[in-house]
Amino acid sequence: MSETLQAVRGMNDVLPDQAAAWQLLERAAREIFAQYGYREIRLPLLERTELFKRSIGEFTDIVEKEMYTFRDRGDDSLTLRPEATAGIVRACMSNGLLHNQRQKVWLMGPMFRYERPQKGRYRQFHQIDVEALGFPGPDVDVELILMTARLWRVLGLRGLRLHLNSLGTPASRVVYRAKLVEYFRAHAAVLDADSMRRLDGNPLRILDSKNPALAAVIAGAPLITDHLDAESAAHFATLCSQLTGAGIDFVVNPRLVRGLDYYSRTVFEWVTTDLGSQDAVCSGGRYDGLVEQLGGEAVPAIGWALGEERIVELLRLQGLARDEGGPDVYLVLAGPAAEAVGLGLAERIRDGAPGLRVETNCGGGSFKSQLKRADKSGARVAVIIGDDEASRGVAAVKALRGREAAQREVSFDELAAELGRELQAQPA
RNA sequence: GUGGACGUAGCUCAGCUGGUAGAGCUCCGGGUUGUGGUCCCGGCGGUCGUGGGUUCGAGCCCCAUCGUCCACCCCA
Repeated sequence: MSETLQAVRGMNDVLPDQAAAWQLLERAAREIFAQYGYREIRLPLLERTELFKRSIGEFTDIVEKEMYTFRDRGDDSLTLRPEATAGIVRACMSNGLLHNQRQKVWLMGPMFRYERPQKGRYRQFHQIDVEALGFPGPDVDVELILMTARLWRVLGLRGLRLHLNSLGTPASRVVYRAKLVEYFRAHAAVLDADSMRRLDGNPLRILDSKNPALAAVIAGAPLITDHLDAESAAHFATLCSQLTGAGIDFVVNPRLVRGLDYYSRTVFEWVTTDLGSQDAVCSGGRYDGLVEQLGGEAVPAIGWALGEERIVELLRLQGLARDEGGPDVYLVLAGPAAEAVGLGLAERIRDGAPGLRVETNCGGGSFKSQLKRADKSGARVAVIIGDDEASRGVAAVKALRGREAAQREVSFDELAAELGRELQAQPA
């Protein structure tokens, strides 16, 4: 509990008991990405601060007050990445991956934002991120959403709802934004302080307010869906009909806006009611103008990111995070002669039956406590060796879970084959 | 950044109007010279988050600080 031994605030340890759920999620995601033909990209955690200012937007909360920014020894301003898209776009540009090419990539890893920690919100958190660059859509928009739906299906997650909206093009948004500001100014009397502040910076975000006192004003506000340019409207209509055709349920939520400036047209968000106030589990959108904005050619693109901590928590809440870390076989070594042969014998079992997980008792302990450990480990079979067995070159094989045959002696030479036959024939 | 609740053993928690810290689980040993999952007995384990203050005396009261949780905010 000493102060010096604590982890940094908002940065969590993932302990062995929790790691199974993370592996479950990451393994499922990797398999799905491979199924869709998306390839992994791995990037630095640090980028030049300028990149995030120019992509996320200089006057967003993320850039204004949430970034871990510092100067390195060469006096360059660097920032720990607060999200993945900017780095991916930068990497594709600086490596020429967008020159007459299209890219479908994914990335997973830690992101950093200096926020007040809360359930589902941490200063170091982990995202799984997917981006498709060079595709105008809406077909690829559908594909990306299908990918997320498949992930929930594979994991067995229930209760996620898809919200969908279109933000139109920057040009159409300017028109809408002006109307919105005009509307809210007319109702300035009822707005709260947060909303007044947003009125200049990011008026669309007022639509997102959770303040119940504003519900009525917001409900009466002009809808962005009524102010889309023709192309965006067509894009959105096709997206919706193809999703319906693919059997994906969604709700059109005209008040869904995103906190990052680079989004255009399609935006979506998977939400849950199980996590309290941090209810967005996965969200994404199209950013057709970003590459050009960063100095490249005009390249349409879309992507999404999910919060691993939030998904892992859902897996836990829904009882889907099973731990498969336990061994199949536990070696009990009673006495010095047994300890002398134990590790070598365990190696022979691993050689002869590579599919088995074999744990050797380390650190001694009484016979009774070794058997207790064998039981607690979840192993189905205990291989018991005392000094007597060690001198005769045999082991006692004891079933720990019922069903299997009673205890018997097996010679060291036959042990691997015997265990392999017995345990692989009837998986747990 | 704002508001609120809470920090006692590795874990979950009890602890009276302030009187000098307990239980269950876990772990170790024994009951059964070598047979677990049930049971019984014993043991290990705490500067009561940290630092100050009040008091004869503080786990309990006060202040500060760190952390966790909830809401706002933000967003994955």
